[in-house]
Amino acid sequence: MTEQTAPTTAAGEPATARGEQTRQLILDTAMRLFRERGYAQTTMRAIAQEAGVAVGNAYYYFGSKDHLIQEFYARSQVEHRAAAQPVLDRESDFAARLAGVLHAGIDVLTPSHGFAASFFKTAAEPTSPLSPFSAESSAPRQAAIDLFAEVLDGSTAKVDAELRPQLPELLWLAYMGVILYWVYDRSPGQARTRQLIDGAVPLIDRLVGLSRLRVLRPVTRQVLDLIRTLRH
Amino acid sequence: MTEQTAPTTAAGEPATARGEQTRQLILDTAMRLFRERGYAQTTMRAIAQEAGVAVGNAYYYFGSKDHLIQEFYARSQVEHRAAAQPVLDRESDFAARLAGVLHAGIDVLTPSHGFAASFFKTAAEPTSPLSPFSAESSAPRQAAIDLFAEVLDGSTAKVDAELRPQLPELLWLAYMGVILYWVYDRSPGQARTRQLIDGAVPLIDRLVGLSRLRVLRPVTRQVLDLIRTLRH
DNA sequence: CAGCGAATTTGAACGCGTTCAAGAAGGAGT
DNA sequence: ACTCCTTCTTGAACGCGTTCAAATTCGCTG
Repeated sequence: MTEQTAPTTAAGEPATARGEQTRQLILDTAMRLFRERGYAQTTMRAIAQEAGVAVGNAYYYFGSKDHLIQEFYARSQVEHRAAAQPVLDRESDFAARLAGVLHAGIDVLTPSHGFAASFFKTAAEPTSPLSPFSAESSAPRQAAIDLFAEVLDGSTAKVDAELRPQLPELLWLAYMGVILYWVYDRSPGQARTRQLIDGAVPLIDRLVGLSRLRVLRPVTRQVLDLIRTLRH
Repeated sequence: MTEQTAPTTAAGEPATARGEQTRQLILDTAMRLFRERGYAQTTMRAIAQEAGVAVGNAYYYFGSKDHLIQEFYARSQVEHRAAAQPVLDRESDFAARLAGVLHAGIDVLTPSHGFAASFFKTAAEPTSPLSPFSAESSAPRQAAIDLFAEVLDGSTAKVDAELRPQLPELLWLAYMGVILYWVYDRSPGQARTRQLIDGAVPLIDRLVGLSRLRVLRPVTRQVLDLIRTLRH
């Protein structure tokens, strides 16, 4: 969306093969240490030392420690998309597709649960470019919303005509809710989150079906109006 | 809930009048500076200097900079309760009571919107005692839930018998959602948040009314079952 | 191959939140 | 008045994320 705005070399965008290599080295090292020690316990000095570069060099490629996380976002999104593919190929039932995609998302995140919980605070800051709602995250966000559009499009579900165009974004919002719950989930293996998905999906399925019901038309419209009002 | 567990003087609980005075002085200074400069821009050194004490003294009363925020929570909750009183006295309609209480909450928070947005990240961290879901916050949280119980009890609304006992907590959750939106709200005077409240309240009112409808009974039950499952 | 300029790399230095050993203040008992 | 003990207060010191002027590397041009 904003690819054209910055003709100059942006921070973090290496111009040479050497730079690209260093960048990847730092990134891989950081991800490994984050997983091993957690986010807060991993210092920039440690990342630099393990990667065999100077501290300042890491800052040449990543504006801050937090920016390393944005990379984590992007990677996770790509992995999520890949992990969801089999389900999208196999299933045609809306509920099954949705459940599969949600579970795939959690599958991908599970190895990072420890450090995800601690970096979550950074992502939650509204002013931070790391917020999933921020302009800087719009690319991965749109990719995620597109994934839910696929969930819907490839399904046999009958959806209220007015609701349909808004539904992918609503499903993405629900997914954000699942992640929020997951981050707080202390149950072994985050089993509760799995229960949440398995419990919420039939519910969503049912509500989507009911949206075409005469009694609920006004409610559906009211919801959609509100959403439209609140979007910028 | 945990008053009896710690017979020794907990950090931050002054035992003498002198201590209490110093504590209040530091707290007032901190709140003033937070509002004037924002959270991140207010250093502990600045707080100490303005309050005329040593840095370490602030840490004698408040375990960390973040802990100063927990005090802000407690103060806000008390203010919210007070600001909601007139509405609770005046109105008997459920929707009016709910809207009034939600608006009162935002009224109280409005002067702190600037720094609230920046400290929100801290509150969002699951492992932090500052999280609204944490055990340490259970007292203010329960007080807030009780407020929504009052909203319901004092109203003429007819509510599904199964839903009723769960509803106050659900309303509190909705309030958390409103605050989440408010924190991200960049519109002048956070006007959007007001629209959200005015739009969402009739919707909630309607849904609560519909919960007694035969068609929706299964859905209602499904929702409540899910919630019960997910609560610890 | 010498020289140039952009891209990359360095590490000392800064300001921050936080810690802690040491001391000061205050009150109770003798 | 002296002692003892708890409570409170101090400020230097530590490790962290981050900055930046200077040095280095590297591909290219004449």
